[in-house]
Amino acid sequence: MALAHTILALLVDCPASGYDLMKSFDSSVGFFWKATHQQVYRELAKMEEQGWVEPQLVPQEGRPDKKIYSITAAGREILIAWMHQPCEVASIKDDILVKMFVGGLVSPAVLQQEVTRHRQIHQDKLEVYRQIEASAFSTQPLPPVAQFQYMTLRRGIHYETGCIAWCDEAIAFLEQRSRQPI
Amino acid sequence: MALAHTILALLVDCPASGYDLMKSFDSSVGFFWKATHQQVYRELAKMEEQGWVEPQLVPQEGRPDKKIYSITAAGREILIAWMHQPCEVASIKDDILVKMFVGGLVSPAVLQQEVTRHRQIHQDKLEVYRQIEASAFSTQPLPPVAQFQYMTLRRGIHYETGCIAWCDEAIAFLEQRSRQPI
DNA sequence: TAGTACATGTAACAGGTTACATGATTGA
DNA sequence: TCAATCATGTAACCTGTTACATGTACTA
Repeated sequence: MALAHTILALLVDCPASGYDLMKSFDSSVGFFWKATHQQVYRELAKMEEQGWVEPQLVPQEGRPDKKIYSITAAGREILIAWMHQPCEVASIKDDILVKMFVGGLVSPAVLQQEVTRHRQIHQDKLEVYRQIEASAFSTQPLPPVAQFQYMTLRRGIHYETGCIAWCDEAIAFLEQRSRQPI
Repeated sequence: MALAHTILALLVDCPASGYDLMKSFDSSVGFFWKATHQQVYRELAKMEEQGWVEPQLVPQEGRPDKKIYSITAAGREILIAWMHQPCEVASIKDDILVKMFVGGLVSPAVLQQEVTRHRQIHQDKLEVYRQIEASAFSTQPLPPVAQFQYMTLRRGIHYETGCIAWCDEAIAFLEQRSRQPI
């Protein structure tokens, strides 16, 4: 159910089209929530039915018409009520740990290559986050809304840092195993 | 598709019933993969159709008959082929970050209470992992299979540690905000 | 005697992914 | 001229959750 609430959260600041929201899921909130454009359009249709959002048709020239959605008073209430309720604690769900669990089935080099690839991706993400930290969140004092958004970025930084630390441990372990074969 | 591969990974070491597997998802692999019993039974039926696993009916007295599944040669090949393929890099998906993103909508105390609750759960999990680390993985030298499983536990430890660090940051931020209201 | 563990399943629904479909504009 | 961006949608499918269904045995 949290996809609807994430969309409401994005609409609190400013109205947006399905296309705009979809882009948000690729950028701003993309590092803690993913959604495809199909999910967004389907969810918006449901939310409109329930009266949480209101569309406004904006005709355009040369490109398809836009449907700009705004949050309604009811939608705002739903979002605030949701914020007062306890939510699920996020847990790991990671394919590479399944591979590691039965890592003995393949040569250490195979897993090592895969872990190294993952490490690189985590490293790249971390660098992007650090750049956002240095550019978008460096003005002092930060406006209140930005402070909350900055806290979500901090989570991304903690997360990627932890992933990299684990990858390094795993790579060292696999290297050691390939040096002393069974 | 990785649920099937996780089940194959669990069956590599020893045959198991749907009920046994379900318990594994609550304990051993539970911290990096979740599945309900319905998912397990449905997946096993599909896997049997494809010839990845083989059931053996074990009649029991006083309780329902068991269906003990073993991995087949084909299933083993599927698992090993999967291990050679690159897989998705795990990313965060966390309700509490959606709440934090629009944290300004509610009083800081509301979010602070929720973050504190999450911190406690992460702390509890971390303690369990540390205990497992000290008991199940303390014998030196560790047998090869256990070494790989230990690496997955290490990921859990890194993850929970990072979560706690973020919660502490978030709590400090919210406390500061409630002291200096708008 | 009430709850938990054992053991398997069906059915319905919600959430997420992939493919297909359309069609103009802009930049390389 | 080819790909990408803008902009919305349908349909089918797979994955994950919740409720319902059955029935014994053991423990508190």
